[in-house]
Amino acid sequence: MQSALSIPQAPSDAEILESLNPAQREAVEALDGPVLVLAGAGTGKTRVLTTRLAHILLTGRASPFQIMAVTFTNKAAREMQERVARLTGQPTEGWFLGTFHSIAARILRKHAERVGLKSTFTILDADDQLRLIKQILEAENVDTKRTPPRMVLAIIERWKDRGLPPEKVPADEAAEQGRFLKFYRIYQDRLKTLNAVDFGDLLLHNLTLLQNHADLLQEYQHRFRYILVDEYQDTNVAQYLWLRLLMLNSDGSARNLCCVGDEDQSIYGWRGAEIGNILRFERDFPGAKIVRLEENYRSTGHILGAASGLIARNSSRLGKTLWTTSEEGAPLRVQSLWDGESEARFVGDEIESLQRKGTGLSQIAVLVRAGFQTREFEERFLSIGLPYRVIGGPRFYERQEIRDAVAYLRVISVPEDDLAFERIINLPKRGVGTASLQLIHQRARQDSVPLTEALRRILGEGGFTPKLRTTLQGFLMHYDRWRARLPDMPHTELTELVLEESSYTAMWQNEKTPDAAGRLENLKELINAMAEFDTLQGFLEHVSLVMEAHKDTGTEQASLMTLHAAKGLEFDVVFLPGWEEEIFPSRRTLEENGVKGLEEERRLAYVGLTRARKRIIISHAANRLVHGSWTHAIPSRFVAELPEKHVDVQAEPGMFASHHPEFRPSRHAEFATADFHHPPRPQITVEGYARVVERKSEHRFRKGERVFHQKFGYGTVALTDGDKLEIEFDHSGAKKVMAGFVVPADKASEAS
DNA sequence: AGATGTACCATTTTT
DNA sequence: TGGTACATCT
Repeated sequence: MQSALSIPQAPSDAEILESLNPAQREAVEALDGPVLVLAGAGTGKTRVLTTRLAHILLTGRASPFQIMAVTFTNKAAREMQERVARLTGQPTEGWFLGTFHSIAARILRKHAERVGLKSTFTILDADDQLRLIKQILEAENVDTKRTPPRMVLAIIERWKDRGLPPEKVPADEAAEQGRFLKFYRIYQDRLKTLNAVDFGDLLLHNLTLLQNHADLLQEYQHRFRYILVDEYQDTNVAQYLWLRLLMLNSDGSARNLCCVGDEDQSIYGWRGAEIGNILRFERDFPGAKIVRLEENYRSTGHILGAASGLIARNSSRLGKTLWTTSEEGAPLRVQSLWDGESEARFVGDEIESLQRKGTGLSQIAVLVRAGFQTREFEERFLSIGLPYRVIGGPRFYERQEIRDAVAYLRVISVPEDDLAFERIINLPKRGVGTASLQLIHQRARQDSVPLTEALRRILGEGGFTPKLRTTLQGFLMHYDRWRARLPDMPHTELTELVLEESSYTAMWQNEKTPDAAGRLENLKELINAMAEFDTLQGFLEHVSLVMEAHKDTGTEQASLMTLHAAKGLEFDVVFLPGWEEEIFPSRRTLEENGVKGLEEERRLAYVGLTRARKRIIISHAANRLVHGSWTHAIPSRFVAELPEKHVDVQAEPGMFASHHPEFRPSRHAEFATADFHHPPRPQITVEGYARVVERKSEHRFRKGERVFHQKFGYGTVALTDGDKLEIEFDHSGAKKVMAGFVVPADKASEAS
């Protein structure tokens, strides 16, 4: 069958291989036995993986259905599918190319009954999981203040990530196990009765299938002759065990597993990714060949040098030496600023100036450590009218209106879907409160029937108050009609009908909030997306695994996102603001995970740096409004870790003005702002930073003392706590300030 | 059942 | 500071 797309003539095997560099070629051609491709940033690892897949097919070593190619995100899966289709000239439908979860789900559907599920099982998302756990905790009379559902969910997920029954958790977690094992068991029981699985279960059940059923293990070991894994450094233990089962023979020899990854880009440890998997590859898969891709095609020499110098400080790595033949480019610029506001202004101004010089906005990105940091930039960009987009907000499927609509469809297609029923029974408001819902729940438990049936029975016996009774009877009538239409009506039309008749659309139309219109748009978009599926079942099956919003606004926009969201992307110019201790590296990570955490943060810095093709502008602010109070911030240790020869440090005039003799800025630094052609360049070296950072005030301030601050002016000390002062400023109100940043009022002239 | 008030808290996030 | 989850009022 020809695909609708016109696919150019497939290039010959030789042609594909020719365009690769020697290392890439080696990785593509090493077809027998396990291979680990250690690929640095910007070395063309995805290219290698897809070419390898095409090579296997074109040399006739395996048919498409004997290959499994796994990625972590749907986006990566789609890209791989497109490339493979292009290289082989065949559409990839039905192939085992996809995310870990989508492939696991597909296999599980086939053998669901072996783990006590029906093949129509639903996949719960985080929202459903949380609601379920909350119900369980409440039923068990647990104080949800002290034991929040989120925490219980996090622990359950951690156990599942490890791919072991929770009974076997390490001894040092025994206390946790004692406290939560009970909830885990109830949760799993509930999932079973709901005929549902969570994301972790998709893999866990697959492990059970292969471990407990020799025939299936044999079947799949035989079936998958080649497995290719992208971003191997992000695999968790469950995924690792699954790959092992499929690719390790009973005699301990390993088959054709090819993993591509970069240990220096492992930034998902906090959600279960086990960097040890990639570090241990050689031991896990005997006879493994390691191929290093070290020629970088993305960045300039300075950028690569800075990134390499930084990451070299990590100890948990296999080590790669990236090199490039591209030019040196400009050194990294490190800019010190007074506060968050001036940082945002600085970034905005720089972007505008880049734009004037011809850099397209789509080639500029601002990467921050945490989501809340985007706000400052958004405000600034809005006020200067700079087009921007924030990447990584709530995704399409996670939006409230989409989840609501999907819940309607879920109950209609599967009346047993209690979670979906609960979501929509009072949406739009039908006057069903906690009390009425409780009543339905009670009846359902008592008769062991789903909530829809319980509702029907109560209504049949004349339950509920008269008013509620009428509305619910109306609802049930609609519901039965929708269900009756299910077989014959096209699912897109049915969806429109349901949204209309349930008054769900009317609910948003009557809402006057500014985003209501957007929500209605999204609902239309949902119906468009549904059109791509043949049946409602088909759509629902995929929705929890692959739904994404397609966002293609025609205008050029600068990108604003977290460092995590930036992985895999590249831009000409990258801004890295907020390089301050406590923010980046994040204080919490350091507190919770010590050196391991620090190394992951450093990898995050490395990911950020290696996103840039041509220029990097790092900045940090000395003062920041955090949670409503002013906090003093010192430059990130990562700034000092960048090799000096690759950076160019600049500070805002007056930045280090202080009564401390060592850091009194030279006069020209203070006054040079006026000189447009020779920007100020205070003589502060990177080493100098460390000392700036450690600078302490030699003056002990006292309550009631008059002080002067560079930005806030004169004030009176209200509270002292070691080096931290709370000052009541004459004009700017109360602020928390580090002692090093104020001087006694009588010395103010000397400092400024 | 819905509106209003208040205490509390505050990374990263895919599937 | 700003959002949210829960308690209390109407």
